[in-house]
Amino acid sequence: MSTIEDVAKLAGLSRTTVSRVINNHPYVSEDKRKLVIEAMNQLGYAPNSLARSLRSQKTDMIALLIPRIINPFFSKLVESIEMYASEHGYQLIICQTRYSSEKELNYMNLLKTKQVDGVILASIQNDWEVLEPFLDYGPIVLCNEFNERANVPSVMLNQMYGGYIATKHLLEQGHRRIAYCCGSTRSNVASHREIGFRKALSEYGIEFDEQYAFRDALHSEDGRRVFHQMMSLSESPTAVFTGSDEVAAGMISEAKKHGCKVPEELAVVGFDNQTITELMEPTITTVYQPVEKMAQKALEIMIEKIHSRTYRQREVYEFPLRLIIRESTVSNKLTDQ
Amino acid sequence: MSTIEDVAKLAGLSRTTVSRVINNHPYVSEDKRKLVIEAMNQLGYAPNSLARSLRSQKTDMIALLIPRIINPFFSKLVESIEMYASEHGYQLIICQTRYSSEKELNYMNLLKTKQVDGVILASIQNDWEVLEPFLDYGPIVLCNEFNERANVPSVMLNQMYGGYIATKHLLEQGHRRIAYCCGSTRSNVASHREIGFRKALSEYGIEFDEQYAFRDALHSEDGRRVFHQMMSLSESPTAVFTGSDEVAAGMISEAKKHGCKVPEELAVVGFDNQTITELMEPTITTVYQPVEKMAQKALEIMIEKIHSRTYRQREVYEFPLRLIIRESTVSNKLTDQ
DNA sequence: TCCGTTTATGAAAACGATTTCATTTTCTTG
DNA sequence: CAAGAAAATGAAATCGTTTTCATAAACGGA
Repeated sequence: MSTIEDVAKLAGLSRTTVSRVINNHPYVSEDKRKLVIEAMNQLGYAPNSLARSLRSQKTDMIALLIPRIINPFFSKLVESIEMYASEHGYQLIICQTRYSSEKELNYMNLLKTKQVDGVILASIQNDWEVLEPFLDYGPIVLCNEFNERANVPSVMLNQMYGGYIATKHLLEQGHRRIAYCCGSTRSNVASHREIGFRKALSEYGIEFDEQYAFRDALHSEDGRRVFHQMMSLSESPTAVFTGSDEVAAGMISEAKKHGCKVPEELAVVGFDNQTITELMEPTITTVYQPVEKMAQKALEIMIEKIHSRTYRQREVYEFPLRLIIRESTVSNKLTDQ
Repeated sequence: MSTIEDVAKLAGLSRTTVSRVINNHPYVSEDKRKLVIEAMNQLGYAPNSLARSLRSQKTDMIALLIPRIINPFFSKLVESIEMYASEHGYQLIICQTRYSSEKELNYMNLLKTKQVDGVILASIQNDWEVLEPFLDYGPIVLCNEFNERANVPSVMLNQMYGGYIATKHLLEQGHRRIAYCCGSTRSNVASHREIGFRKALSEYGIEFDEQYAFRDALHSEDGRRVFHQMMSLSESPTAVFTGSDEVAAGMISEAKKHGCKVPEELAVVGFDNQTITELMEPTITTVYQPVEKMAQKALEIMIEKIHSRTYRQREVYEFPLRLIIRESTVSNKLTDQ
């Protein structure tokens, strides 16, 4: 492998001049520039980015922590962030915590060991007090997550509003016994949705009924299970708000299998606007999340922080969600969009 | 930020000794070791991995090139590779080529600039002659892709067999007019499936009919479109082999919308065994791909190549696919699995 | 006690770039 | 044409490690 020294020798110049050519610095004459470029081509030279990074104290790498990439919401997020990162000359390191706090901590060390310029947290497993000290080593940006005590930028979606509009829609359709079916309580995402859910109910003078609450539903099989749990209640709900399209789809599939008509006997709202919402029959009413916008903003903030070098600033950027009404909540099959 | 020098000073020792402690080298006395560890803790010291990498000529990073991560097949692949990589102390850099040969080339430079120890190609956009020279800088492993002229290890699934068993299944159900509906012709994956498809047909003495071939179907909307194209033929097919569950789902959804019964009037086979195959009605017959196994093997080979430093060895590892029969090809609703 | 190992430690070179500083050459301008 | 500014170039320091080599101390066996 050839080094800058080899290029310099071949061109009959110094390392400094070669470096100037590489970095487009001024004050290098046209003829020497040509000499250098020719030498580089001849040797197939490419600058060693480790050496560059070591000297310039930046890696142009960003770590992105997510629970699991197989979740379509997160793959969409990764796709978007990677795109914008690449556009701005950054590489993305994928870190799957799989909901483990130790793995999270392990990945946070990428910041401490200077392997990345910053960390985007799209999942938080540790208490903030544990994560805070890492700010000594570089910026942290929260994306799609939120923490009361975190003194860093957060880019997020208004999940409360999402829970609110979805529930309000069900209420407007005349439903009064509405079940709540979301994922892991640990995440702030779910808890914010629940607040919105409760807010809508209370506006209609309805009390939140704990027997209608299911807080451990993540996948389609969970949807199937919860369907049966709901139906075995003395007064089963007539509508259900779910935290994911997959759960909604599982629930609808199971309902149909057991002769329960959707939406007539059970109205279902999903979350995410995944492909499956338009493939199921009935098509699924859902909440659209502007993931690209959030991703873009998160990266923009991250780059700004990397340059400004002030990491301990609390800022909150929130994007609104949008309800997409389809067949799973409205009997009139004409309604779509 | 503290350096090894700071630790050495605080402990009253030399950099060398501190380095020995960090790397668990022999020949350092117990009391000095303790001194060093205490100094490291006191300073919150973490070794700078750029400096380490520069010196030791390895980064413990691997680049993974894929077209788009949002495709469930690839997110599954990324999830698996990331897991095994992490277990072996490697970080994964995600590179989305978006089917662009320039982007691919750009990402290949990660190898040339020493930012990664190796590249796993799960997508090939350039001719092999263009990629070959990068072998001067590190190992390349093909994963789920294949190239006749590539003198590197390939870990792949037996796509030909996949196309074969799926088509044979349709033939066994009595179908004779079978459509072929796959994605981009550029990829070897699709072309191998076509070979298997043709082989099954010829075993039944049937000629491949070009009017039944659709080679640009990737997403559910494509499935919908192809459904109409098929139905507008004078003799429309009674069964169709598709290259993805999403396409199959789109096709089934559209068929149902237009009163075409699946599987009675149109039998459909998908590919991938995604979640959606069990959520649709009818559930979708599909081909299961052992992605985890392939991922694990690819990483194992990559690590071996990184250490052995012999990159130009052609080796092929192939994993078998498995047909999962569900309702979309068999009228008897009892059949599942 | 002597000598060859084994154990323990540090000084300095190396990894491959960028940046600072010094020096030389060329250009302006009065 | 003299002198100050601008342009062009290179030597050497620097980034933070690991590794090589040298040296010293402790050990073990005859």
